[in-house]
Amino acid sequence: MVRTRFAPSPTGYLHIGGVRTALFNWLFSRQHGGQFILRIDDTDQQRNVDEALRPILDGFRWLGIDWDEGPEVGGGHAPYYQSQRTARYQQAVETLLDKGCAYRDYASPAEITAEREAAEKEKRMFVYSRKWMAETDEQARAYEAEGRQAVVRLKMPREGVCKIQDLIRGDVEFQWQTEQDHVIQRADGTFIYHLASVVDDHDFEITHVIRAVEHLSNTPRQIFIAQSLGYPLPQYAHIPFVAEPGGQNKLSKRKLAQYLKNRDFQKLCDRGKGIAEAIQLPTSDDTFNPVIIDFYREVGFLPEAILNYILLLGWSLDDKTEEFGRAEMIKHFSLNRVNKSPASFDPKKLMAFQARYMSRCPIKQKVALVLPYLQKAGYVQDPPSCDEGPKLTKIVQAAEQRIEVAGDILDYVDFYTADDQIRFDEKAFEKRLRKPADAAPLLTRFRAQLAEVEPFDAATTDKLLHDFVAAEDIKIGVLINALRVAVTGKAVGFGMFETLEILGRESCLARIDRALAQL
RNA sequence: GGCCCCUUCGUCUAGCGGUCUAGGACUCCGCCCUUUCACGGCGGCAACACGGGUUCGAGUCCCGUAGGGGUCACCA
Repeated sequence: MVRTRFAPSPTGYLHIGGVRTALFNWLFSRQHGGQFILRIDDTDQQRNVDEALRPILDGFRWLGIDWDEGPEVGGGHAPYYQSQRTARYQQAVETLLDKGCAYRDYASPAEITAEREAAEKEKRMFVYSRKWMAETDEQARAYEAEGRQAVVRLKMPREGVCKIQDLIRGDVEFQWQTEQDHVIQRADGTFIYHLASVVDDHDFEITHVIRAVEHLSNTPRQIFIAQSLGYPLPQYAHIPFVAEPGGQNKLSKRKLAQYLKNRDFQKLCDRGKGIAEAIQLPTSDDTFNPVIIDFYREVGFLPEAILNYILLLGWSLDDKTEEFGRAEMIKHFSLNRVNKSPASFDPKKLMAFQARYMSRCPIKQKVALVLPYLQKAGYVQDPPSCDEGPKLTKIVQAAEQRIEVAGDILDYVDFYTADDQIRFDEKAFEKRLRKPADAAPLLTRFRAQLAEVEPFDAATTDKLLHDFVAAEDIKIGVLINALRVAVTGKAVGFGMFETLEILGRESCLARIDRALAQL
C-alpha cells in the first residue's frame, strides 16, 4: 500500500509551491490506489492553529485534492497534529538516548557559537567538540548543578558516507563527517521538526516521502534518526522547487515587491486586485497575491486550469500532450518523469491554461461562476430576480472568449448601468461621434428605424443595419462605431447586435438620444 | 565559505549515441478573419552554457570550467 503525505505548517496561506508538492504526492498515491495523508506540522505554533489552517484546507478542497487521513476526516493513525503527538516524540528521544544515538548536551548557545566562529576563523569545518556532552546521569547532574540546561542532540556518525537513493535524483552521497550533531529536543522540552517528522512518517506508515529539494540536505540526519530507531526507510523523491517568475530563486511569498517588477506578474496581480476591489475584498499583499492559492479562487479561476498548469511545472508526459484533467493526471503521472531542475512560475502560461479551460466551460456553468461577482459588486440581487437568468445568459454568451476568469464579468457591467449614468469615453466619443460629420445624422436616421423594427433581436437589427448601410451607401464602420459609443460609452465591446438585444429597445433609444444630445 | 543539487528557444518542456538542418506549448512579431476588442486560422523569430575527452558518430556518455540554486538554526 502506497502512502504519501503532505505536511503543511499552519501559516495561514497555501503557497503555489506547496500545492505542487501536495499534488505530486496526491497523484502518486491515487495512481497506486494508495492513500494520501495530511499531517499538520505545528510543533512551533503558538496560537490559532485552526484559523491558520483554514485557508490551507479550503485551498485543497477547492482544487479537489482530497486526503484520506488528516484534519477534519480523521483516520486510524490520529492525531494528525504534531502538537498532539509529543508523547511519541518523547519516547523516540528516550530510545535514541538509550541506544547512544543521542546525548544530552549542556553547552550554552554562546559556547556553541564560539566554537563555530573559531572553526570559521581557522577555515576548518565546524564540528561540535561534544565538550558539554553528558553521557551519564552523574555528568548531567554536575552540569545541572552549574545551572546549565540541556538540549538533546543527535550523536551523528563522523565517518563513512550516507547514501540516499532518490527516486528523482538518483544516488546522492553525503559524508557523515560534514553533518552536525543536530538538536532534536530543545531546552524547553519541545521537539524539532526532523525528529517529529521521522517519527510521524513511520507511525503513519508513509512509504514515499515526496518533498521539495530543499529538504535533500536534511535527509542524512533523518535517515540517521530512522535507522537508529530501527525504522525501515521510506523511498525519497526530492522534487525541484518552483522558481520565481523570470528567475531561478525559490518562489517566496515575501518577495512580492520584487516580483511586481516582472510585467506579467504585475498584470496578473493588478487584474486580481481590480476584481477584488470591485467586490470589496481586502487585498493586502499578505493574503492576496498570485503566490497564494486563495488569489485564484477569489478572482474566479477554474481549479482544473490551475492544477493542469501546476502539474506541468516540472513534469511532462511527452513532447505533445499538455492537457490533463484529474483522471488523466492520475493515470499518467510518474515520478521518473519529474524534472531535476527548477521550473519558474509563468503567469502568462497560467493565464493561457485558464483561458482555454474557461472557453470550454459550458454556458450554464459559466453563468453560475460569474453570478456571485455581480452580486458581490451590487449589480444583481441575491437571490437574483427571475428575469436575471436569461439576461445574464445572453451577456455571457455574447462575451464569448472575453471572460477569462469569472471576475472578468465586472468589465462588462454596462448592461446593468442606468441609461442616464453611462459614461462616454472622451476619446471614443470624439473620434466616433463628434468628428465624423455624418455620424450624427446617420445615427439619428438609424435610430428612427430602430424604434420601429420588430422583433428587437440581434438577427433583425443586424439585417436592418446592413440594409440601411446599403441604402445609404456608406461604410458600415461609420455607423456601427458611432452606435457602439452611443450605446455603451466605449470604443470596444461585444458584438454590436448582441449588445443591442441585451439592452433592449428602450435602453438603446434612451442612450442614443442622450449621446446625440451631448454632441 | 563547506556540502549538495541543477544547466536545451524569453518561459514550460521533448530528446534516454545516428531518425536533430533539435520537436511541441506559452509569449512575441507578421498576415488572414472582422463593425470594435477578444477569440480563431496561417506563418515567422528564437535554444543544446563553455572546454576537453570517449566514439566512425554526442544535445544525448565521462571529466573539467563557468554560471545558477539549495542548505548549513534550540524554523518548518
